[in-house]
Amino acid sequence: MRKKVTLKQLAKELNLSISTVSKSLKNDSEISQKTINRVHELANFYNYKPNALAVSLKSNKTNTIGVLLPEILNHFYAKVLFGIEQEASKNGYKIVTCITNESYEKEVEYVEMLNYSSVDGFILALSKETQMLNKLDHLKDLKRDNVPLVMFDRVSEEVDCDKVIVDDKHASKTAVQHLIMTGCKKVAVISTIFDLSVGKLRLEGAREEVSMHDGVTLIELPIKNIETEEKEIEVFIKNNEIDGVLGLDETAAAIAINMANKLGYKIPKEISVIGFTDGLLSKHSYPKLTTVSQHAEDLGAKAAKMLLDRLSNTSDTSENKYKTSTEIVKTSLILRDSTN
Amino acid sequence: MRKKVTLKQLAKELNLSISTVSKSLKNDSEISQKTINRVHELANFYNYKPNALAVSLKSNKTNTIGVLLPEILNHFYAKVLFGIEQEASKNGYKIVTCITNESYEKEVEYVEMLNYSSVDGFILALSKETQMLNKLDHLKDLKRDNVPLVMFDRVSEEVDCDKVIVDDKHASKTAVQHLIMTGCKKVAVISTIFDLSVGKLRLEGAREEVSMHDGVTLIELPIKNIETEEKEIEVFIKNNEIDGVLGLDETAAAIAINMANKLGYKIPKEISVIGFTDGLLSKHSYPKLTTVSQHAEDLGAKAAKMLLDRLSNTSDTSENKYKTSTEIVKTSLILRDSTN
DNA sequence: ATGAAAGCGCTAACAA
DNA sequence: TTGTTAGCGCTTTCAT
Repeated sequence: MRKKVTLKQLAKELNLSISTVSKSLKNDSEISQKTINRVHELANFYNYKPNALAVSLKSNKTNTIGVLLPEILNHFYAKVLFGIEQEASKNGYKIVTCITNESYEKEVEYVEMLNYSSVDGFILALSKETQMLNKLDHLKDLKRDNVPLVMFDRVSEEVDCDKVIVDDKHASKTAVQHLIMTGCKKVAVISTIFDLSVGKLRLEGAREEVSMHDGVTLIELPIKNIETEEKEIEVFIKNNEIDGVLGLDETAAAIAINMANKLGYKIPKEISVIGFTDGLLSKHSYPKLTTVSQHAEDLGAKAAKMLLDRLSNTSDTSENKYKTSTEIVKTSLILRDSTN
Repeated sequence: MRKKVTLKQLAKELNLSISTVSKSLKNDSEISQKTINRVHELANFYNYKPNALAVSLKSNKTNTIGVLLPEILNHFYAKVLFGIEQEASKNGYKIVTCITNESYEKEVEYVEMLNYSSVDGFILALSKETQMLNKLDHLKDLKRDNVPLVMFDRVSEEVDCDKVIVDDKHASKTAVQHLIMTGCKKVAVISTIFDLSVGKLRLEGAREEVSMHDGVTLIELPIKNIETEEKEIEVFIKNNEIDGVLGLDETAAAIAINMANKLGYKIPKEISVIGFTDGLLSKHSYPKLTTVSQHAEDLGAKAAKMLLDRLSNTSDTSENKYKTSTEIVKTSLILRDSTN
């Protein structure tokens, strides 16, 4: 077994002191060129790399950011992760990814675990449970410890930090408007996320838009049980003479399309469908789903940028150091074949 | 700003030495109960947590494993990640996730970056490019440095390490067999991954199975360009009178279903379809896709277990320390509505 | 131009 | 029972 080579060993082999070697590696001007060359040569030979742990301990910087996701099997979060990863790695940061699986307990556990010097900052979307319980001390502690935090998508007003959110309300307004403009009179809103902040906003937008148009009605179908989602949607479509569907999450929309197909409705002729999250399901449904793109990758990249920005300004003692901001990612409606 | 509290500060405040505090925190029997209590009390008060970096530097263990994925927007890898994460966190390990985006260069970069003491071991699936280039020195270096590596799914025989693979050949044999048993005579194999190890194996299995049945033919459609995949598949279905499709990846199967629908074929009556990877697309296609489940989460969990096993046996100097093993994850055919 | 020494926060062998 | 010391690998100030 080859032990990893350290400065100490290089120094010994070169008959130099550790500090000289260290400086040489950084091409410090106070070291002679000759020594610098010798050092580099041996370092290359051994493929020397500084021990990241030691550097971090010394510098109090890990170049790592902690990312907490409620879910990973959800395409939206996977895309956000991708965006974060791209931006972070571009700037020499690594990311440690934790999946809270919608659990409050896990969320707290992860935050505490990583907070003790494993990461320089956090990017996080609240777990479902955390959002319902509304217990946020673990995040407020971060603030107290002066550890930068960027929340995205599922955020809380009670936590003062940088945020990146999607303009959910406006997005669903636009979506519903499109349904109405293309002739829908009886629009259904279907989803499993009515009780999440984003779900509420989307519902609100839909209601608002409908209320602005005479002769258009809105029906809401909150799915209680994800196991029976499909059946619920099928029955719902059969029993209500709807001509438009807005699925607040991608799955709901995909299922709506399939059930409408199954029941023999023509899409978009008889029923139009719009979904949220422009993921694989939307691209590969039949017909292809018109969908609200939240530009998840951009969102992730933006969140990472905000965090990196904070991290590089830690020495900034001016007032704006503490002024947090909230960026809103614009959505866009991607027109495909499930609407007229 | 509250600085994070250290042993030193606790010691000072308690008028004890650092080591006494350290030992007290571990309830060391050589410390008086009284002192232990005092220490714990103050530690709790300050919510003291040991600095993970320092502990790691000292112990030469980071309790972190590096996971390198070729892609994250692919449901299979997302599920594997989930499995790894579950298993790792259950054992007090964190994971740092890197996405190579199918690039050889990124793969090398990540491995080198993490190898310098950021992680205790690696779990990795080769990037497409790495697999094509067949340059594996970065992984062989790991072996040389005695850093445990577990490869999964896209593996290489040239690297001697623990592996977890899917029984791809057998899986596609079974799938094709099912198509044949349910009446298919002309089976198409469609995919974008013909040149990956797993793609080759799957193709091999299909060929083998077909060759065992008289009167059954196989047609292969390797998609060259992912941009035109849909069109290629549509034209292909139109021009060949196939009655069965095996999609070697989930997307290909989903598209095949949609195009068959579009062309007016009845599924599964006229055309049967089977896909790989039991992901969202398979569950939410219409009709629902019969699919080969690779049990991605189990696979991830298994890979994590193998790695953790290695990590806990580092002191094991016996010969079997160096004996690597390959576990094969059994697949199963999930029967749904796209086959008879 | 080079080296000695202190220190990041922690652990553990050894001393008192 | 408690404390001293050395050391993990590195950086950096301050000698030399």
